[in-house]
Amino acid sequence: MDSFLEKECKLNFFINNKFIRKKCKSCGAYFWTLNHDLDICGDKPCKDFSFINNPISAKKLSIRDVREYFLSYFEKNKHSKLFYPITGERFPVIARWRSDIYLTIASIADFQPHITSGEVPPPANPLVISQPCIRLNDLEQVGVSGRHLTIFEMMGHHAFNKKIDEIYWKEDTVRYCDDFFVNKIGIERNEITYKEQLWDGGGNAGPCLEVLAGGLEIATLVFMNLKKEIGGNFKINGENYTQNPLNIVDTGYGLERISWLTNGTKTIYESVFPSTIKWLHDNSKNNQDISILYSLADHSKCLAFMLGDGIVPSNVKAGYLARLIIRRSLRFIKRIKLDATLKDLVEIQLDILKNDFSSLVNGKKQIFEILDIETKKYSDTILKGEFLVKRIIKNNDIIDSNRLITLYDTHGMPPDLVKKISNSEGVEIEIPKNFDSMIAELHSSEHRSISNENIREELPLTRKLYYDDHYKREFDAEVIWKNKLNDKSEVILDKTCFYPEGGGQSGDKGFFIFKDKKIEVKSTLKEGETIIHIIEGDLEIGDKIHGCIEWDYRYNLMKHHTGTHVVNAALRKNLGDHIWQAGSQISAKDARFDFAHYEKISNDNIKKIEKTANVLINKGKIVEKMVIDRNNAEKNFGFRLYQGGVPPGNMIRVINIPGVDVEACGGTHLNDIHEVEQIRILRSERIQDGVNRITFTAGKMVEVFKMEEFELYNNIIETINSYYKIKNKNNVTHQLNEASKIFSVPNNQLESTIKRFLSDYDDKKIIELEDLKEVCQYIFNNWKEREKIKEKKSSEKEVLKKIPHEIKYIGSIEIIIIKKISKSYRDLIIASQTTNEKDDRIVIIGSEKGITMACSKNLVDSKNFDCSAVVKKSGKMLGGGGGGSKTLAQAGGPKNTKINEAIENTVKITMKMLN
RNA sequence: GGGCCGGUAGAUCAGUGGAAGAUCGCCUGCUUUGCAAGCAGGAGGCCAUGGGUUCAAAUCCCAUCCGGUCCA
Repeated sequence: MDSFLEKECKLNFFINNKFIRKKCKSCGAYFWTLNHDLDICGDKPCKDFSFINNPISAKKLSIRDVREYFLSYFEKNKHSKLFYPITGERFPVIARWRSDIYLTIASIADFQPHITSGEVPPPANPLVISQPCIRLNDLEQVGVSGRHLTIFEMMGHHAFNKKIDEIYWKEDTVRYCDDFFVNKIGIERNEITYKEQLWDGGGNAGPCLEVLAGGLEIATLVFMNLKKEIGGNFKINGENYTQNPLNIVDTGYGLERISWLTNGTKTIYESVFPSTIKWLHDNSKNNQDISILYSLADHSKCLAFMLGDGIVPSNVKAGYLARLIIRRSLRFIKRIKLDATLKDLVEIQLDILKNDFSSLVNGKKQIFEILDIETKKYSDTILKGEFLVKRIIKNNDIIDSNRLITLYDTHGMPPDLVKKISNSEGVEIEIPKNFDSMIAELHSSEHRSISNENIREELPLTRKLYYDDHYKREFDAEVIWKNKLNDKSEVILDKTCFYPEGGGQSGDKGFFIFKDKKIEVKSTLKEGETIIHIIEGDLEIGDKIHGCIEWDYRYNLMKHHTGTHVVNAALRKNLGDHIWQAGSQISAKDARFDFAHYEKISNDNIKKIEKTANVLINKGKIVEKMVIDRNNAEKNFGFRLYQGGVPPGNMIRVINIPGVDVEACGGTHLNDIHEVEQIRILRSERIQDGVNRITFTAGKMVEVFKMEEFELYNNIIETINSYYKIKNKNNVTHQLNEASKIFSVPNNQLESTIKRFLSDYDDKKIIELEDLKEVCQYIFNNWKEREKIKEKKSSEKEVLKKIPHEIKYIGSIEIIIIKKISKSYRDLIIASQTTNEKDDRIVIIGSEKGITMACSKNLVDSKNFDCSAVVKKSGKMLGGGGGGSKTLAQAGGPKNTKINEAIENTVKITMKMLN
């Protein structure tokens, strides 16, 4: 390995400039230096920082200076800057173009996976970028270590070489690096060492040089030329690698670190956030713990980027990471008794950032709303948790580590807060030192196995005619593969118009015509690039068929799919640019669209969104369908393209409705949004915190839906017809929704619910009311009153006087027998009331349901009497069972004709027990 | 995407299979010219929805809806 690195890193640059290769006596790594006396590599922990209070450069540079120096230096040396709509010269901090990570963690992350794999050409070559990155893996170190940040800029000059020297490779990379640090930043060349290392990550690997100065790693120069592959002939860290099709220069220069080095402040934070730290210090009442001020300065900048780039806090995905930072910040704010809100703090950061990152402030209004909501939410959670902790203490329960874990994991209560609360209640508790790892342990076993789609190998490919013309509905084709299932078959054709289920759009139906016979196509699926038709019956390979898709069905799908893009646009127009698709399901009947948004959508907004969508549709706009290369698509339309996930490959399908919406999308679409006809939003719901769903219907289906709704309404009217009349039959949707709310049931349960509430209603008078809402309110109130009367009736204390009963005596013990009680009395209540009044009393009651019996408590004590035991036996006579407490028990069963017998028997057993 | 927890009076919550409760708030009366007052009485519940188990379900089981929380 050493020899491998030696060979890889022995550069002419080092030789010609009199660098020598030495071995670090501390860590054993090899490094290049001009300083012949140096025997340690210059990295932590082998060397301490030497630049603190003693900057090793000629001038002090702000982060803005460093960024400017870097970009202009490499631009001058023929590197191109990138430009994207919205974010400008950078990628967003949320990695929209990737499905394997949520946040942009390095400048090379911008070009993974498609460009690094060679599948997509680089957007420019060579190129230079300063990429804001977020890393949360060392969160606890931030503010504490003096050098960790959650948000930092990684500056990089990247070259992608098909042949080693196509652009440039190691020699030029190191030469640029040296020139930049020595001549631009002003670090003496003999202060810089280059440490040899192996780099691996994300399936790639290669040799690298760590650039060190003053004990600080200020850049890493990676020569990525290997990729992980089974049986590859390079072995690194136990993994096999082979040559990558590209030789990639992946450099990462730590912008903040370079600035720090030139300033020589005690920590990196003073170089990066000088004004914010001062402000925090001046505005907090408890500013002793300076590490908290550092953390807050960092976290608030991190939030400015996260929220400014459109992350919506949530309990899932990237949204959760935003919430994590928000909650940490809120805790810190409380700890230092800051005289301002998190919103104020983020506003300060936005003010600082707006000159260099102007897009961050576009959604200022939404950012502030989000922070208000999140602040409120967290204080609610903490308040609840506080209550919980106090109750545990009040109940004299012990708060052990299990309790602490539950409090944190299910109730969001951080353990230090639990400790604080219990201390103030006078209870000492201990937080286990390994608390964090205990939490990690709790979640470690949950990794689910990914459902491995067993793609059948070697299926023939299908030509997709629907992309030639989205409106094509008939075609001729030949069967090239078949698989017989029971009464159905799977069939693959050489070409087809049938769109397979995918991208949220349902698969087409229709039929084939073969030898004048009609064969039904039930559904269409996709496996890889192959389209499988599920047909009724059978066909043979070589059969030539004529295919027809069910046009009405498909046309509805197209209306709903294009409609979805319009609704997406309408949402963005009304709610803000943070609206981002989180999933969609398109059927012929309706469409579901899930998207990120931080609050429930009000009815007013729903109406506005529906209106916006319909205005767009009425105006009409051509729908451009294009297949273009990824770089052009991203350059022209930005990452907003990747609403429904990231498509593979270099050429991607783009659906552009100019000025309205543009998405990478593989569905079938209309030629003009005018054809959608109309959109009707059926409902909106919150499917997760931070994720909302809108269900809508389009085109003719709107009418169909209206009819269904009308039918439901009329059925309900018929149900209530003999009791109630309705005056106002307009706005059926509204009436149904309001009625559903009264009974808190979904619309489709409304009819049966109303029936249930009317079941024992027998007023003959017909009442006329305004609308269904009023009727339902009336029905509900009326039912409540009837329930109350029932209760009153049965709680009358003199009830025994009204009900026929007989009394038997055993000594002083009174046995009251009620053979049949009417429905309007409640046997249980009567039973308990009669026995509670007088000692030495037993009550046995027969009802429709069975037998209820009760006894005075003194009989349990003196005679060891047990109602439950008695009743169990009598229940068996009824074909059922019974039980209860010693003083109150019930029995019943299906054979209720035998009730009299059972009562007699119960009396007998009772008397026997008392003797 | 996964795990855990919850849905009971206007609010906060008790209630682990046998009469739906507490505290605060609300209403009425009394007491008191004392500030977050005292006493007495009262109103207010489809115990989220649907199904199942059981003689009997707020309570147990399943599904749905709604909310909270942690992790990737």
